[in-house]
Amino acid sequence: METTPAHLLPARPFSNAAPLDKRDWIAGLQKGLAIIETFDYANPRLTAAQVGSRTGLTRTAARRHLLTLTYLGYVASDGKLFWLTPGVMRLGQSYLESARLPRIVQPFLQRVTSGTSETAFMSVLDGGDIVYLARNGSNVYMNTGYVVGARVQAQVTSSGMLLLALSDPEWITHWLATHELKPYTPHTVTDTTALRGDMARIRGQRWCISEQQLELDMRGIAVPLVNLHGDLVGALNVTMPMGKESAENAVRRVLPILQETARAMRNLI
Amino acid sequence: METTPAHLLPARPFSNAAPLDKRDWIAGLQKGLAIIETFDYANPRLTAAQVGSRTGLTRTAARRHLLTLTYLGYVASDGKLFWLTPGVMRLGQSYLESARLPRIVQPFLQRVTSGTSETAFMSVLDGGDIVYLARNGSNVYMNTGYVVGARVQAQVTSSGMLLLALSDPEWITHWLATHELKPYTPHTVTDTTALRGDMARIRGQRWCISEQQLELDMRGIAVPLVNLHGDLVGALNVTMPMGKESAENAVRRVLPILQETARAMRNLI
DNA sequence: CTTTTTTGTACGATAATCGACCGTTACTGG
DNA sequence: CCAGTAACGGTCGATTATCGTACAAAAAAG
Repeated sequence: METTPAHLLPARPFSNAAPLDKRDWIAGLQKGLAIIETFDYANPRLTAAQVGSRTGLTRTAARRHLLTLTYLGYVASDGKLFWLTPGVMRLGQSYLESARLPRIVQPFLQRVTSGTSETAFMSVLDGGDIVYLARNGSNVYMNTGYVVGARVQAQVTSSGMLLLALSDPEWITHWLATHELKPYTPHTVTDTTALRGDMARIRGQRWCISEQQLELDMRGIAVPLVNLHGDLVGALNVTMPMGKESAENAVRRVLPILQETARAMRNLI
Repeated sequence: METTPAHLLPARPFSNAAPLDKRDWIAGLQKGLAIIETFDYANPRLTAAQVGSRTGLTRTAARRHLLTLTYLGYVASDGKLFWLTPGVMRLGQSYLESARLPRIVQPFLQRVTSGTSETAFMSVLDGGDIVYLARNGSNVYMNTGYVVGARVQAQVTSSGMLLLALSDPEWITHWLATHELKPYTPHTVTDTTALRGDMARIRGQRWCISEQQLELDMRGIAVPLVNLHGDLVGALNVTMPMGKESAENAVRRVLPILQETARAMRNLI
């Protein structure tokens, strides 16, 4: 019997970890986390049966996990429908509190913001997504979804393309082979070969500009964050409306500031 | 045998849920979530044994749960130490995506921000803490920790005091009895009787001003968010440096805007 | 009101989880 | 430098926590 249906596993196509010994596998934990992640925009409130069918669990198993989550305060229920509570945000906060990077970058982002008058972000790659860990700047131009913790497919952001380009080539190949390149705008690059070419160039110059890949009329410019050992720990970027400014001009204006800030951070990260 | 040591349970003193039937209790899930929450600022990287002693598990049990979390991408490890990855932020994002409130308030926060020139927040109460679900405004004056998802003890914020004051009286009594009132500043109210008096007044006027309770020279003003059924769903507030402006002036300037915005939101929440 | 679907609960079967144990590795103090 | 100590990863039989089927009750549909 298959105890762990494949479709139940959170998508983590780049996990190079060896398949875990059954003895070291806590099934209930994996199922519960899958249940938390099964709630989304289209499915904010679900019955136990719906959760079961979405996660590959039986109705009774889903119900037991949901009741446990409810007792712990991560889920609420009217007895029939279940939904997530703000309590689940404690989990993400544990990361933000414990990780070094999100706590120390804020003053550097402020430096970028005041030097460029654009919104600045720090992000890392996680399973093919860009995760924003810190942000500084105005809310005016930006679609409001890009708060700390937000995720976007890597290839449609400047930081994401940069971090992909600087990743292990074998990994990139695997990633390209397994990911659907969704066209967010008419300008989104969805051709694998074109993407590979872009990456090669980006890897050479060690910075990245990305225009209208995720949103129309928006441009991002990113540089890598490297520590003193040379480890790539994340990316620093600004996002701006394209307006009438040329790409060349924007690069000339913000790239030096990004690079200088990244250099200043080197011995702190 | 005690299968679930009390100190392992996440602090959730207001859980009025009946103790769960053992048959509906998934131990592994509860333990894994406790492990995620055991990482914090002071303990960003832990060995399996340390995780065990902090959560009340044996070293081997903690290790099994950590290996499961590692395989799922929520935790990383060098073979000895374990630490959280940005992957845990997917859990909190599930809430932000699935919940209605955080998605619709942004334009209303912008209205508050442009009307008052102060930073605006929307927050809810969760287990005695205020959780910020949306934010709009400048990063200049604010301590940078108050991003979406951040938590603060309720009684030291304007939103928190307001939501406490409008809560069930019995619940308040229980909360006061079980919570340590930490003095964040020399002005923080730590006396239960004084706090009760404040709450009574706040309950009557249905708005709250809070000064220098969490940070020196900072002031917050909050109003409740109520839907058409009269249910209290959260709070709207602004935070500002006190500067030279009197409390009376600040209230006169921002309270009408907060109240009008809350009223405009009533039929959408 | 009857039929159909969905839900809560019970319980025996089973495999998931446990922790004592062992061999190994990393410190540490003399 | 090395012996002593502490902490580590991993194994395995025992145990019990978890599973899913079955059934009754409740809700929804007709």
